[in-house]
Amino acid sequence: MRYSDDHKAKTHQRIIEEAARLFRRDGIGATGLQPLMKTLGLTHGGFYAHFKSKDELVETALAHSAEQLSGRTQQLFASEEPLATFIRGYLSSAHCANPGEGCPLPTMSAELGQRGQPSPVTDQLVEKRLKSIEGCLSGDNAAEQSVILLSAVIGALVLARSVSDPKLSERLLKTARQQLLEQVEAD
Amino acid sequence: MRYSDDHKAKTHQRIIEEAARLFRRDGIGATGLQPLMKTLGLTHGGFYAHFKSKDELVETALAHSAEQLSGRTQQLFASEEPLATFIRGYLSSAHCANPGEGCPLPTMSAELGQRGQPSPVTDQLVEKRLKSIEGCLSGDNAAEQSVILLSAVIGALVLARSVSDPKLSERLLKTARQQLLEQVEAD
DNA sequence: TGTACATCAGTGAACGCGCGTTCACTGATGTAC
DNA sequence: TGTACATCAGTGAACGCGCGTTCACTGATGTAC
Repeated sequence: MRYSDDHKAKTHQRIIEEAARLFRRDGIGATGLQPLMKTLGLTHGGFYAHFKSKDELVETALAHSAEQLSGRTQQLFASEEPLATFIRGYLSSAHCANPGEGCPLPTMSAELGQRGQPSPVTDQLVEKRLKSIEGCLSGDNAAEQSVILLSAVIGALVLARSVSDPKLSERLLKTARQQLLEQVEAD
Repeated sequence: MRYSDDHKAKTHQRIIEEAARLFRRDGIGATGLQPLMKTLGLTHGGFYAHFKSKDELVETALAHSAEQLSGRTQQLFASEEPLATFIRGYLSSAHCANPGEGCPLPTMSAELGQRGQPSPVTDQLVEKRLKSIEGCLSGDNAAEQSVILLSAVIGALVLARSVSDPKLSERLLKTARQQLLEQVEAD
C-alpha cells in the first residue's frame, strides 16, 4: 500500500473534524467542500471516496460535534459544582468568541431547520443535554427547570454573538452568567 | 409617467417586505435575488435601481423586521398583562412554525455574525427589547432579569425549531411557556 | 393639434465566480508466479 | 530474484447550475414647441 493501513480512516476523521469546526464557525452553506479539502492538504475530488454527498458530511459532522460535546459534558457533570461549571463554560467569552469549537445549536440550528428534512441527531443532543442538567437539579420540577436553563444559556449566547458592540456582548454574557448562577445556587 | 408617482416607492417597499420574510424564513445566503424579484413579478435586473447591493438590502430588511416587531411589541406592552402576552406570543406554535413573520434574532443572527462587519441594527433591536421587558418587571434587578427572560424565550424558540420531532418541539415550547409564565406571575 | 424629444421603472442577456458532483486517470505499493 | 498485474487513496479537469452584478435597451408616458 502507498499509505499505512489506517491512512484512509485517519483522513476520513480529519475531514469530519475540520467540517465540524467550519460548519459551526462559518455555517453550512458558507463552507465549501473545495476549501475544506484544501485546508487538509487534499484535492476536492477525493471527497467522494469518503462521503456520498455534502449532506452526509453535515450529518456526520453534527454527530461528531454532539459526541465531542457529550464527552465534555459528561466529565463536567462528574465535577464538584456541575451546573455552575456548565454555566460558566457555556457563557464564557471563549465560547462566545469561538463558535467553531463549541455547541452546534446556536450556530447550526437555523440552517439545519431550513435544509431538507432534519435528522434526529439534534433531538438526541437536546434530550441528552436536558437529562444531564435535570440530574443536577433538585426540586419537583427539575425537568421543567432544565428546559429553562438550557434555553437561557443558548439564548444568551445567541444574543451575545448577534450584537456588534463587544461591550454590550460582554455585558449580556456576564449578566446572564451571574443571574443563572444565583438561581442555581438558590436551588 | 408610465407608472403612478409613488410606484417606485411602492416597489421598493415590496422588495423590502418580501426580503425580510425570506431572509428570516430561508436564511440570507439561501435567498437569491433572482427568485426574490420573480416572486414580486419583476426581473432581477431592476433590483439595482433600488439597492446598491444585496448587503444593503439585508441591512434594510433587518431594520424593517426590527421596526415591524417594535411596533407589535409596543402595542403589546400597552396591554393588560404585557409580559404574559409577550411570552405566550413568542413561544406560540404559530411563531415557531412561521419564522418568516417573526423575530429575526433566532434565524438571522448566526448568519449576520458570520457575514462581514455586523451592523448596529441588531444592537438597537436587542436593547429596545430589553428595555421593554425591563419596564414591565418590578424588583431591584429588573434589568438583569430582562436579559434572562429574553435569552430564555429566544433559546427555547431556537431549540423548538431545531428538533425534528414535532412532539418534542411542542413539549419544549409548552414547558418554557409555563415555567416563564409562573416566574413572571410570581414577580 | 401634431410631432420630436426626455424621462425612467423595468427588461433580459451576459459577465465571472464558486458551488456540488463526476470521472478518467496517476502512481506508489502489495501480490502472484 | 524479476516481471506482470491488481489495488486504491488521492488527483485535477470538467459538468451544469445559480449566484451577485452590470449594462444596453424597451416602451409607455410627460413635456416642449
